[in-house]
Amino acid sequence: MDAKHSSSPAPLDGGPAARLLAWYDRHARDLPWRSRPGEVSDPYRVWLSEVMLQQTTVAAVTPRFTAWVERWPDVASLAAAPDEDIMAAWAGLGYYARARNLVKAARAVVAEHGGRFPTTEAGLRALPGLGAYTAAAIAAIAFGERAVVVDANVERVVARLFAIETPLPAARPAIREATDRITPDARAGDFAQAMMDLGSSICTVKKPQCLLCPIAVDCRGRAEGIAETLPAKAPKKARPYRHGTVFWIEHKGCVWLVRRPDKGMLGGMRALPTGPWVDARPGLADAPGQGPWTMLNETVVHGFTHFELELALARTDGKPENDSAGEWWPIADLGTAGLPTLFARAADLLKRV
DNA sequence: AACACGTGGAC
DNA sequence: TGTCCAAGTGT
Repeated sequence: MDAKHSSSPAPLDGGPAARLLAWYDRHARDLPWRSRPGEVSDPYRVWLSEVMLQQTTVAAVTPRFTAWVERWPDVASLAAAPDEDIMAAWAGLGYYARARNLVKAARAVVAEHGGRFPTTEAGLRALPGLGAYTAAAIAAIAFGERAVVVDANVERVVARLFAIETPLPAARPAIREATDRITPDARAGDFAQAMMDLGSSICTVKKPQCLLCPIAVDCRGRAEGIAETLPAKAPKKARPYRHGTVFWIEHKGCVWLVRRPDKGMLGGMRALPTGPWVDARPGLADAPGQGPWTMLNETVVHGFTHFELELALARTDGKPENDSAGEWWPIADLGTAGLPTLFARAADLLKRV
């Protein structure tokens, strides 16, 4: 081959990709969405797991994934399910836009792709909720495409491997380019999963286990003694504090639940009524009824990604004053309502009063 | 580009 | 105890 047109050739020993794949062959985690060796991956299961795993730990996802595929074993059954069933099934997993986009994507696959997932990275990228990472991951894992898969694990491993000292997010283009250079033509899906397994078990944020690392020999960060400090990150902003009041309206063993608007926090989820979340304690302003309200002594404090919320708790007997959309839910069955964790915790305090 | 968007576990 | 962080995406 003309050297002028050859991309940087693989090292004679196969380079880090070969070492990593050999390690993966012996140490890959057995996870319910992974195919057995020699079996074809089910794109539906790969897609579902990848979406569930966005910003969410394997430990949190595993039981939810298993229950989900038992209830909806394929994309057609999911596409046919009512929105509220899907949203309730997602309750507690967080980042509820993922569930809203999951429904849209399932229905798009059925309506526009004959019930089969697009098989290319570009085709997958066009589905709701599939960004650069997830589209590449599914293309590689489910369809064997050579896609460059970069998640937070890969960012960390690659920043260390190449001793990239630029802080995130500015380092992203360089990290992606370096990942491209070491991604093999064959087994790109295994390579991606191997990088993520390595990042979660050995090349960890704190105290990386370099003595166990199959590519320590390739690692410039280790050679320079700076591996654990990488990747550098831009400092983050302080989290503001906000206040709100949540309202418990009880009538004949039922409690009044509303559905939150699709946009914004906890969008589309069933919830207890609550006024706006603001800088100062709102008390009974924006109460959905004239009461009389009883305030509980306890409050619920809940940390979100970008602010912390303290919720006062108010309760009353009778009907809501306005006829805003909602439903009476049996208090004994509150566990099936699919409340986000914040409201589930508030309800636990309110239902015992 | 920077911010909105959940939750629970680890230290 | 408070901080950091996890298989990111949409705007």
